[in-house]
Amino acid sequence: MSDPKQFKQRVHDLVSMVPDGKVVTYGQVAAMVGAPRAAQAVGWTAHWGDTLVPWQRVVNRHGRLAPTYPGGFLGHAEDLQAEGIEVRDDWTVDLEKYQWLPETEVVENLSLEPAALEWLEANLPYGTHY
DNA sequence: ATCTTGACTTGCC
DNA sequence: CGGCAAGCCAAGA
Repeated sequence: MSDPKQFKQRVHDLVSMVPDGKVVTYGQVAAMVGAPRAAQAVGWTAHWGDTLVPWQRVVNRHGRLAPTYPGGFLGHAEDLQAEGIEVRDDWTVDLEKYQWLPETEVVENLSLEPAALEWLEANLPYGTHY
């Protein structure tokens, strides 16, 4: 999965399949598109990417919102709250509660490389095993 | 093709 | 989870 041309497309598709009321982390998105270390690139893509994608469901490792989201933290918080997601005063959300843990078949359908699968198993330790 | 940027992450306190 | 230094990746200049 090292086709840079499809990177944006993959990120776009993946973020678009995140369910309402759920969030994912940049690292998770990166791993699910086959590039476990490209979290920052995902952020870049999010900022300059397609606005039709529900980027509000993407937060960083600590559940913190995006500083330069259109409308700032407030704008981001409003979009999340509109889906029923609770945002704390420090602009973070409860990952344990809202993070999207994709079903096994969804992950298998992505045809990920071993390294990416490894990352998922190590970082989504909520029981699921791919 | 090199240099800089940035909605980030991983170690190590 | 909190903070800091390094590391990584794609895009823009």
